Amino acid sequence: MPELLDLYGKTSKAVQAATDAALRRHGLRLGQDHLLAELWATDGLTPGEVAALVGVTTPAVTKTATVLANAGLLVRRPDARDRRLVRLWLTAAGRALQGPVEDERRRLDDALSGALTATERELLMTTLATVRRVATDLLSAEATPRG
Amino acid sequence: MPELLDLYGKTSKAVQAATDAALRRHGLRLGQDHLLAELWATDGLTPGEVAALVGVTTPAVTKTATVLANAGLLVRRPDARDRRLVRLWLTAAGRALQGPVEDERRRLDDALSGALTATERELLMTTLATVRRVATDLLSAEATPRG
DNA sequence: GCTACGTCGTTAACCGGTTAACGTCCAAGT
DNA sequence: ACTTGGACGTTAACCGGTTAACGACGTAGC
Repeated sequence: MPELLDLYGKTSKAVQAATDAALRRHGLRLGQDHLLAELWATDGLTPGEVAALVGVTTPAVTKTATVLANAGLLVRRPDARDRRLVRLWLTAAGRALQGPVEDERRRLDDALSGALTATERELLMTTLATVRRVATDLLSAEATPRG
Repeated sequence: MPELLDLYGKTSKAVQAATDAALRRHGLRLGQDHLLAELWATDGLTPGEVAALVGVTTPAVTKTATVLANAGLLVRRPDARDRRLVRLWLTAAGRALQGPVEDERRRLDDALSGALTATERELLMTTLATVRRVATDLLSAEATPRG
């Protein structure tokens, strides 16, 4: 079991669990905040637009949107000009969550960042970016066997 | 959207996707290799033992074990002395995967590690360990409100 | 020796994500 | 005007993980 990969997986899990616990305090679950965050920035996006911005597939957004709609945080409305499109609009309840959830997320980020020195944090950011790039490149390289 | 948390999430996703793609070449999926790795080290473990070693819940192991059993990589056998227990035993096919899968995983680890300098890699390992510890502590602190 | 509790593994229901298949609708070609 | 192809959202099926409930089995207490 290689060290970096293993440690990375365990750390991911711990961070995810902590994030989920923080979001649960506001009735949200992991991932739902990403969808809401895009609507807080730009209300009335389509599922496809949200998916592209968040970096997930469109079905993932439609499923999460259904959950959030049932929770009364957003509503679906057809686009007036293009009837293929659906637009997601925040309700008052959905908009009201922005402050608390952003605070919560910042608190968690500060707690994690605070455990590191400034140089450690900076180096972590740059190395994470590098790791992400390499992993993405590896993936696309195998998807296109002869590149 | 805080920087570290967001970047961490995206990196996790990229690493996971690359790992899954690597495992698919051997007919495995994410997580299945963890179960097998424990059996490669110690054949005949119980689901509960595997769960504790891997760091997941027991139901996660029983489900994965069913998939791997259907794939012919392991068999379930009742424990002779304690009939509550089930022991997971590798088949020849399951044992044959050890070399290829470990190579694959090492290849991926090397590719990621290779993109970093030695000091970067070392610092990444220590900071990841710190982040993991802080996230875990945060989680247990909320689970036990008054500690 | 019987009971009562604790420890197992399994199952079911949920969550977030994926890919594949499908129906609807727009737009461009003829 | 009709047809064809592409873009879009939804649904279904799968995967790995979780928590909660359940049934089978050991074991310690009485």
